[in-house]
Amino acid sequence: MPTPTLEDVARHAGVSTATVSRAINTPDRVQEQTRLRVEAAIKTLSYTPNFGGQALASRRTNTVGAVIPTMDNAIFGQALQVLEESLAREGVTLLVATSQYNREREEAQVRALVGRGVDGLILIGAERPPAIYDMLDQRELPYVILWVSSGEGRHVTIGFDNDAAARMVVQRVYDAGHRKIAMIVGVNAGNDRAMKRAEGARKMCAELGLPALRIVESSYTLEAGEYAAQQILSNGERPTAIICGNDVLAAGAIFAARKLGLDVPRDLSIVGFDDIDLARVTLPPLTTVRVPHRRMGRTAARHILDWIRSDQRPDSVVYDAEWVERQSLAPPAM
Amino acid sequence: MPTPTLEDVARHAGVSTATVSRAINTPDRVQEQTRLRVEAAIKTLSYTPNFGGQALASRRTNTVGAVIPTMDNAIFGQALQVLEESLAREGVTLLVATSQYNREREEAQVRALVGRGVDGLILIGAERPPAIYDMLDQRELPYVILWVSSGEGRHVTIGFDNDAAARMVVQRVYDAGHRKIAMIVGVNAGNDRAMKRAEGARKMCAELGLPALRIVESSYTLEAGEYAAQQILSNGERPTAIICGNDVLAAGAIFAARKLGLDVPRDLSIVGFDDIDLARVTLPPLTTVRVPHRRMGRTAARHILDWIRSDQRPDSVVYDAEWVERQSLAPPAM
DNA sequence: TTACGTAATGCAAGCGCTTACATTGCGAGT
DNA sequence: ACTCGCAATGTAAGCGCTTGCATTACGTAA
Repeated sequence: MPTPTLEDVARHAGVSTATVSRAINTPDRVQEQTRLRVEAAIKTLSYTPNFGGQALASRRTNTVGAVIPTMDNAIFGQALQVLEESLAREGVTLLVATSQYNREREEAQVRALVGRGVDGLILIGAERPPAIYDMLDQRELPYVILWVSSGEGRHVTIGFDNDAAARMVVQRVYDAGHRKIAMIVGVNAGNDRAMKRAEGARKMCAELGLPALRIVESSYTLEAGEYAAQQILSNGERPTAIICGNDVLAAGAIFAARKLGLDVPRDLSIVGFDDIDLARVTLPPLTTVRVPHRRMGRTAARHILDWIRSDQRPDSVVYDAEWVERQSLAPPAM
Repeated sequence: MPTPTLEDVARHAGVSTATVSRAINTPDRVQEQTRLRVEAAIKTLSYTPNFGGQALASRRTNTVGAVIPTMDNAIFGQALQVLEESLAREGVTLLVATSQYNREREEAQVRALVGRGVDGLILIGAERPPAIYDMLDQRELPYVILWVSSGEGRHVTIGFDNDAAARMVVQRVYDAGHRKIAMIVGVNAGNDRAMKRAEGARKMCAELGLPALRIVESSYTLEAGEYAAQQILSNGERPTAIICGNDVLAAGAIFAARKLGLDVPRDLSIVGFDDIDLARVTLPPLTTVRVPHRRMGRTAARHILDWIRSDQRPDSVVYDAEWVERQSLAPPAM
């Protein structure tokens, strides 16, 4: 038996396709009795509307797309989860695509989502080829950018200031007494959040009169963080504190320290970034920076819906990244 | 300027829409020169094919859908990530929807994905209303079920035996010398994995001649796990070991123990399930069961594609859940 | 009774695309 | 020179749905 169509339902219920369509979409515009007949037919045929046809005819999809770097990191998962729930509550479906931190892939995914007719788009980070923004603007497609704070006026952003957050971290580490500091950050290419964090830390070090900050780039796994930390601790002058671009890297760094017989934080301080669940359970618990991912998710949902429905571009919002003191940062041993 | 259509491109390139379509989909069926003209037109107009139109006309979508409980747990994220990568390599897009462990929501999501014309479907767990399976069968829509090992012959499953895994855990805990055991599991309703784990553990306890296993249901957060453990440890006879339905709950249990001044594993053993990153970084590192989530993701991709392309239903596969010994399980203090 | 307004429904166009079939153009074979 | 075959392209139907407009049915007012 082939997939039933509106027409099958109509025939079954003894009405026209128009009536079936109305029974589904605007039930109060058909008679109670008719509606019931239609519903019965739908049930017996186990009919499901064909989205393509619907989208084509109505020119709306009630769908919002999101392109994130990866689902393999809790931080995006949690933001998305909230986003999805908030959208679902308004009858809007979320389409998720991942870019794997790869520029071309991201562009392709954005195009794919646009082709799928999403009514709005959620993106992470502002740095991407202008051609993409041009395309979105040309179609007047609402989009909001998460995780960064400045859209240079051109974009609606919902996030926090990565640069300032990184500076704060350096300041705190400095205040704790550290002068020999190193940093591990995620791969910078196509990741403006990681870049800003590195930049902010670097500049802050300079302003504080510290020697040039040693920064190691690393991919995003625990193992990679462990390896990067091991490099830092084994070669050259050993720092008394390592600042990490995210919590997973920090957990890896803790491992590396432990393997080298270093006590954290007595022999080495380690600071994370994100405050995911994992940060609370490490030994010692991670001192880190809390990223407002759930709030970003929720606000993103509200803003994109507002924009879609009212056709009025909403304002950007900047949240604070909050310092979370736990036990992986302490004054350096003398 | 409205969204450009195939026709706009055709006009721009001075050819028919058919030729443009061919230039895009079967480039070798048009002349080099024509193809270049078309490509140029596409670029200038920044044309993106309309998915609805495409799907409607070609009756294929090159899309696979997945419905998972939540993105808020690393374990699903990782499986999905691998799934997505494997599918993308074959030019297939993954559509992800979440059910939030809710039956009705899951059914709605499956229908939505079917309506979107997915060529195949990935589901987690086998327990759902038969009507859904009937619908899928009626449309001859390929689907594979992850995370469980028995589709009762009706389904293609790719997973492991939750029941057996739970029995193994009990056996190991028993072998370590524990006789007073409690268990924390995720909410059972609509979650056959959690249920099987609870069941398996319960029966194994019985077989070993242990008193009835005390089982506490909990939602899926660290805090909930902490709370559940606290209940177990404060009321009634205190167990010497707590088996947890997943690692997040186990991490919460460790917290609860610590708050009560109990040393893990000296005063209390705790065992997790899943082996996510978090399991390695807790204090002490979690003894747990490794779930082959990446392998499930990869195999799911291969199987569903095979099924779609060859129209032949693939075989189920059962992986082993592997015991991972770390430091949260030890013999009970005498 | 007749006319009229309104609610319920039907009719049919068309959304953007693919594809079976028709047409065209051109070189090769006779 | 003419036919044939094939490659390149065009023509047009139709995928499943929504929706503006037309039609019908029916209750109410005059």
